[in-house]
Amino acid sequence: MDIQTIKVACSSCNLRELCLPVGLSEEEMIKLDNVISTRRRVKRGGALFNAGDTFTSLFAVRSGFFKTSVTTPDGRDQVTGFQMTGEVLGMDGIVHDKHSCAAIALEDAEVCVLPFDKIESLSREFSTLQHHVHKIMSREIVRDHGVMLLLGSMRAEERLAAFLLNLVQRLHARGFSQSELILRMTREEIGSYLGMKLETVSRTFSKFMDEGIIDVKQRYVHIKSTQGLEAIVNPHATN
Amino acid sequence: MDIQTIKVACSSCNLRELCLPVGLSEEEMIKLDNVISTRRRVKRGGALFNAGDTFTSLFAVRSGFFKTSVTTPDGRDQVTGFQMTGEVLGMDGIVHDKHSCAAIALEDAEVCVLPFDKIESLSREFSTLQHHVHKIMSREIVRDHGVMLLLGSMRAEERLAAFLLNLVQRLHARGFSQSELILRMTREEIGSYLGMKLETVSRTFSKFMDEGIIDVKQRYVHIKSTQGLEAIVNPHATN
DNA sequence: GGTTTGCTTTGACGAGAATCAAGAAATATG
DNA sequence: CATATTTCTTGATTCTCGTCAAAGCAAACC
Repeated sequence: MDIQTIKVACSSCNLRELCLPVGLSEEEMIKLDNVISTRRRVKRGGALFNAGDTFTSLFAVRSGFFKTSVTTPDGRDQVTGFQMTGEVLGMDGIVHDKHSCAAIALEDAEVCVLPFDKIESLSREFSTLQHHVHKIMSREIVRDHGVMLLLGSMRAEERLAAFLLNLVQRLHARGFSQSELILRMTREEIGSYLGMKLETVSRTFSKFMDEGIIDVKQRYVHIKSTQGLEAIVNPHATN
Repeated sequence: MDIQTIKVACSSCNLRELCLPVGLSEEEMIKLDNVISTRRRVKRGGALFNAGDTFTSLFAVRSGFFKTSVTTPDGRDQVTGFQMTGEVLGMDGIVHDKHSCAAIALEDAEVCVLPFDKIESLSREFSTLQHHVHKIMSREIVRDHGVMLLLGSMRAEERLAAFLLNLVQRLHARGFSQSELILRMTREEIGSYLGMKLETVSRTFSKFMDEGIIDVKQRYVHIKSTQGLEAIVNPHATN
């Protein structure tokens, strides 16, 4: 069984600082609770949704780790993002009532199901929620522009350094280490996201290690010099 | 003077099939008219907004042509999109109440100013408008994912072919030719958008011309074989 | 516990795009 | 209208990254 219905309460969720209900009043929170009544578990390797699936809900990651990816008719594949706890998935589906990308769990995961029609009606009641939904979508747009910058104007080393800094920064915001992380994705998935081949990802990791900036052992990464990585991303900055 | 206040009426605008008021009732349209009461002209080369500007409004392009671009601290620049008549600009600004990219007119342009707080309050009244706003933002996200695919997994020729097809398709939807277009941007801007250098853009144009797929003369492009371009984008497709 | 399978690393080589440079064409400017 | 400036094209060269190949590791499976 893929779907589990569990009564959940946003009001007592420890992710509420990260997730949907930021800045809502007590009353608003209770109404939201009634809307977000189900959770769903996804096993590692399983799909939260696939391209072409009918869109009904957004999903807030409660635990686990996802990738999203788009695919061309001729089989090309591009990872468009990695999502961790507190992040919202599925906004690609709103335009055409169909998802345009697939969301795959990279480790066993659990999400809160946010039926979008209900989100919309609540948004009409509470401007705080409404604005928050707009912000989430806007944030995604800004993030995507950042990825375009990365793909369009950076070299392999710069991309990988930027990627590591971004990952560790997001993990740190969730209470994890600033300097150590476990990669949830393969070299190939990193490569797809960053527009490079898995061999180049691997070589670049090795290069960073030779330079003493990081330690890498398979999926484990220790960032020995954040400044070192920053210097790679921003070659000529004067800060 | 950059700003001109003109009474405008969405209800009589010939862009209403492209722009915000799709599917609104008579009554809703009239309310929207009252909100969108100003237009703004931007001269070629002028900024509709710059990165860092305070966000107050979305903008719907009435005429003219824009590019949006993001810039890194160390001066790297990435064109994130080109916007034509009926398209909406400025959604990047919602998250942080500041624009994260700049929007520059590539030819004399006019936009409708859509004050976002007013759009939000009207959205709370009319679910049609609300859903339409969500769709516009979702469309932008899907578009960005497409660009990521392009930048991350295509070669120079494929990118340029996809770019031309996309441009001509959007122009055709606006009543222009399916096979001829005038580029509004420089080779450098195309290159920035597509993650390649201007010389490569120029060379690739020349190559397409040698192959008899297009005619190019400066900004003028004649697509002699749409199929030819499609075959370049989808090398191994079986259609 | 040993074997299969998938993931990662590393090397050698080649292709595609960037860089550097110069000249031509078009557009803007006084 | 002539000149200045910007944009575009093309060539020669360099370099980054992709491709192909093989071997090493780690986890999964019987």
